[in-house]
Amino acid sequence: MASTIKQIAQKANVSIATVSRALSDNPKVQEVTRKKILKLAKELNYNPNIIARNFAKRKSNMLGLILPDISDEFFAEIIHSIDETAYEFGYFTLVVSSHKNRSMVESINTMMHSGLVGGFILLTPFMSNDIAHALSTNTVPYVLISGDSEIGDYDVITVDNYKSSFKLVEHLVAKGYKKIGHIAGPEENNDAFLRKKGFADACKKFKLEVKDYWLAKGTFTMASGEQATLKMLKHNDMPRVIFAANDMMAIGCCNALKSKGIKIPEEVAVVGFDDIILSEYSNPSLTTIKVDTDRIGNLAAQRLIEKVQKDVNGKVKKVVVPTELVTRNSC
Amino acid sequence: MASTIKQIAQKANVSIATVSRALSDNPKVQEVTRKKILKLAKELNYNPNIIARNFAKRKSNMLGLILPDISDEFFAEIIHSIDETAYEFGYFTLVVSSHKNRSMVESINTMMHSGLVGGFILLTPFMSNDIAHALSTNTVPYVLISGDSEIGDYDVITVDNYKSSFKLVEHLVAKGYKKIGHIAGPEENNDAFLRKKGFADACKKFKLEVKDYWLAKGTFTMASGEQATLKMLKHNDMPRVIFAANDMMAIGCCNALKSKGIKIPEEVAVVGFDDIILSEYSNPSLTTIKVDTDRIGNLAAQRLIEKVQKDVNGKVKKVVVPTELVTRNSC
DNA sequence: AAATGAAATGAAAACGTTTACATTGACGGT
DNA sequence: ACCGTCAATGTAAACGTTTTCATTTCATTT
Repeated sequence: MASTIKQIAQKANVSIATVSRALSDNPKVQEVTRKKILKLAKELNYNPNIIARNFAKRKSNMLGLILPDISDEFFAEIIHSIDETAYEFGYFTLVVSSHKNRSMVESINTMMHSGLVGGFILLTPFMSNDIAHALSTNTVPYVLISGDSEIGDYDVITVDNYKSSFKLVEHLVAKGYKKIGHIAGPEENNDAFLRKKGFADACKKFKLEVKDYWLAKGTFTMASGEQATLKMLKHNDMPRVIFAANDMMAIGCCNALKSKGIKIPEEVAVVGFDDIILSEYSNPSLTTIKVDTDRIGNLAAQRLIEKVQKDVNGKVKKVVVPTELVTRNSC
Repeated sequence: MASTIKQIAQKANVSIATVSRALSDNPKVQEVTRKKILKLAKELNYNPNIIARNFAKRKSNMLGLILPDISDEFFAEIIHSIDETAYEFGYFTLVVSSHKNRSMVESINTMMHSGLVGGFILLTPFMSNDIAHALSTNTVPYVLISGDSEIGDYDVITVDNYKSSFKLVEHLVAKGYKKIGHIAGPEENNDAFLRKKGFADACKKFKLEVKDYWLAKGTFTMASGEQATLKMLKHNDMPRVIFAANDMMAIGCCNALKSKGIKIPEEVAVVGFDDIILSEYSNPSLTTIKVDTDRIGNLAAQRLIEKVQKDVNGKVKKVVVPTELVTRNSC
């Protein structure tokens, strides 16, 4: 069944070198012999052995994708878009999830040293010393998808967390809101950090007073958004609008408010970040920031392939992907 | 940087065969030489070249995963769980998404003939002639994740659509509902088909009358659920409860009902299927069927690895994963 | 007719590892 | 002392492809 170039060579009465050349569109082979070989290849149902090819070429046509130990809709889209671009350029996508048995550092080391992949994309919400150290080996090229483009001297594709957050506050101010609260995400999370900073800087710019109890900490989960809001409610002095650092917490926030009979957005408005599917259909539908996941995946893959193929000059490239404000009924 | 067994062999004054044996825990090597080699390997920062190894062994430690051209939360979980099991057994996961440029059949052919993977998992909502034909090559082992275990003589992991659907109706009957409508999914979709069949058979068993206009067709999207419901409403004779073949349509259904001022569940109740994240937080929260995605992924990977490693006897194995009824406020 | 050069092809090495088979040396039984 | 056995190690082939370098062929120029 599985035929090799050797068999084709025999049947065609040429050397394997010629077959190899004919099949790889090498111009140094006569049209007539190429035709003959191609015909035979089809007849013999030839399929190149990709492992052998990668081995011989001493390079891999696979790209690694290292995922953190969580799984949400975001990743499904990222994987899809990365694989789409990878395919376009003749690469396969090797997905490596982190989980209880495999740390991100272990994954990085595997990608760096196994020869399995030509390069990899690391999707990480934060940058630790461990990770930075593992990356410093620099054996194969890589690209980061992360919340902050300034985490170091890396090629990174990132959502424009800071500016989006800033603009969201501007939007709120434009709508007349003056008392704004914020539920932040996990401290070590880059996205969370920049969203908070964008919020804080915008408040400063507009000289908005932000009571300290309007600033809450969450963990990006719905439950944490709910808790943070309940805690805020105890002070009997609510902000006029709450900006949650992601939609999940925003929805938790809404739940808490509704449970106390507080009308959204009439009494307290709520806005989120991410534009997850849920946001459109939660009650009330969420005003939020839409992230172009597809574009992030495409860009990351493109950049990685660029690095894998040409020996790109040392300079790293940082791409900040803009977002879109989606206004709905929660504000 | 990247050292080879050859270099280790040189330094250790042994042959490369011995090094290879020592590194692969072959018992035919003296404890003392093994120690020496392992030490040197560490010193030289040796990492096996996995491509070379796969090539030499004439087998791959990669598993393919073919995904359809959609991306929802379901896939992120499936990928995660498959990769977890794969890792446990020393395999990598090669994800291949279908999209505008790459059909599922093309993906199957690649997996079958490239030598890249030792086997693959095909995640498909339906079985076409094209797909069946591509699978018939049977070059490497594969496992299906699909809605129907009886689509053919395949190893398949499947959700218990039929029984779950049947039980859901039983549950409704037990709660006193007698007039039940159904919004079905796409006709060619196996999950949709079996859910509809489970519904129909249960209705028959309980001798429930089902008006033909209580039977609607949808496409698994929220919008289609909404439309189907609006159409149903025109007859001015609504069922007491609507069973939508998935949660997305169920939510669309709720939206339609709410838009007409119909109270859920007091006037018309709604139930769904899947237990997507949204369901818990939609308004009202949805009664639905929870699918154990992790288990499906684990089982599929386990079975595939079994087939890849031992030459499993011809008999195919079909696993039907049970579900769980989740009762919430929509019914 | 000889020389030159280009185009097409072939021969063989190389990639890093595994593995079948061969070799060595030590030991125990006769 | 000889033979056989066994454990440890070595030798070399093999995997399928690419690629460098050498060779052949043939047309063109002198």
